[in-house]
Amino acid sequence: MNLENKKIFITNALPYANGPIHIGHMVGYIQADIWSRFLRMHDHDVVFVCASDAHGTPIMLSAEGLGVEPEELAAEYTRQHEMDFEDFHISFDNYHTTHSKENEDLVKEIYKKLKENDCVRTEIIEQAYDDKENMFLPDRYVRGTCPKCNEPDQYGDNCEKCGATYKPTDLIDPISAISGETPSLKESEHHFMKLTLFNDMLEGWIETIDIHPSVKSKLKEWFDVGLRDWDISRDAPYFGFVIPGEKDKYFYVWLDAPIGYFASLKNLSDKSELEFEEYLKDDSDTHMVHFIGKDIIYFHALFWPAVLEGAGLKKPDAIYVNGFLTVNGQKMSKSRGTLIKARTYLDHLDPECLRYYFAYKSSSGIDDFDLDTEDFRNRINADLIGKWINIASRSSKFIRDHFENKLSESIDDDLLDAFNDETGEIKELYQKREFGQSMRKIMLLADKANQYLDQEKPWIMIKNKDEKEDVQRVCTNALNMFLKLTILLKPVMPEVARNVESFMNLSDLNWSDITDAIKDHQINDYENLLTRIQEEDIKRIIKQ
RNA sequence: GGAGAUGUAGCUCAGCUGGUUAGAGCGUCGCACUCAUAACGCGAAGGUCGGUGGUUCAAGUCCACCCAUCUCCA
Repeated sequence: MNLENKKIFITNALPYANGPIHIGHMVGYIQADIWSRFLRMHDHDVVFVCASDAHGTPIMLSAEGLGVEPEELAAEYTRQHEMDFEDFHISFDNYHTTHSKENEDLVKEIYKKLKENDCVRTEIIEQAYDDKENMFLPDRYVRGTCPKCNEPDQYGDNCEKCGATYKPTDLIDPISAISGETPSLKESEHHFMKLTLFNDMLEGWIETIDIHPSVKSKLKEWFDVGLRDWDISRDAPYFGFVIPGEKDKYFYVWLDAPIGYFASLKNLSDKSELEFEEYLKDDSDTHMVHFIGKDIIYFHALFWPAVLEGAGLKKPDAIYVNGFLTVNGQKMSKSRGTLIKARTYLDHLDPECLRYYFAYKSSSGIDDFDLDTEDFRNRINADLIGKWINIASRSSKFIRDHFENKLSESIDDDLLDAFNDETGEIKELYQKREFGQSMRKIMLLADKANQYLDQEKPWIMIKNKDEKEDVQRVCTNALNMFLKLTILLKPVMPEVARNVESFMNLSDLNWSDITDAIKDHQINDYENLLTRIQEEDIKRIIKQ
């Protein structure tokens, strides 16, 4: 995959505006952000956007329950999410919402093209209906006993116990999760995207994009069964966009959600130099990348490219999928007390520590990974404070006390070049999103810097007047190594890196600065850059 | 039920297309140091690589089955 000279358009899955986000959500955002920052440090033209996913039945019902308008509810969560992302240093170029004029226009335009290209058909279907609430019930809102294994209290689409799939009406003693009444059946005309037309196109297209082999094999399951047409409409009452030419029918939230990527880009283009159309046209030379969780693979790798193809627009070039997060080996759940909200974490711990830990645990694959709180604490304290920060902390003192914060004129080029030689591989690993491997390599380099100081022993040299100059040189070497490590870690720890920049009296370090040695240079007093995590800090985020 | 993934030292994980005595970090235990946020350095202990069969001159690495955990099924 060659990204040279390409404009890169990066998106993250849109968080659903129906509740606060937790640290499991942050996995994908942090991965995408690290990658985006890494590319920007190489002067790539990157535009990284996200938005709030603001439509659908759950939001409508939550709002109803709270006695507010769905717009208000979604807007409130959108505001919260944006703050969470900002505080985790996610560097979105724009954050918008699917409940926007831009999105409505785009959805209608795309739908129009789909119709023109004969990609949409209608069909009368029979659906569970809640007579008390006067609404059709999504499968998830019908509960009853599984017709196959008799397990009670199952959802209307499939049984969690035996895995059987069925229609909500097949359930024994079905009830509406909203009113508790027995639902009836009612007919309604729905709009379907003719996915079946795209089966072959998609199967071939999958081979041309950057997507992990395990995701491909998952997709193959769907191809083997054959794609089914996709129901893209919902009956009123619904919170979403009305389908043109209809009055009580709306676009299904999953049709307008990915279009929200474009809406956010459009919104950004209206307030910047960015040329919106350039990113969308079929023959565009831009590079479009989606970061998503593995639960929404089929929306992004099947439905979405089919919609884009049908509308004559550019399809994604890469889909990067992340797994789920467990905490201390357990699935995050409110009842078990293992659900950690993003905000709860932020209230007690440094965001960049979590960014480092997630990076350390990340690969390009889709495997789940575990946040073991004890391991987290050890990892941060050992790697970041014990290894990396320690280099600055132990060498800057000599520079301050004996050389008035002035770095030496002479440095050991061979030593630093040997260090530089290792950075090429780290760059490759970053590019391939093998962040775990890059973090390991970086820490190996940090070990080397500490070993160097241990060999040179400036604390002994300083007692000998003849060797005073050597102390300045050794510590300057060490601080140069520290600086290189900081650049290598900057995509992961941008804020700490910024503080290092001001400590070392530098600014806007880019990847290319790695090869430049700093000498004969005035720095500032060292100040604490990062604090060790205490056992109590962990307890605080677990308890809440 | 169908499909997929994972299972390697106490913990978290590396181990590419099969090839000498299986690796790292943390933790533990020694030693050493005292510049550093009880940090850093050196060394040691610790694994029949989930199980059982099979293919092969050779398997953690391939195949089959089994067990456990997890995930997805519009």
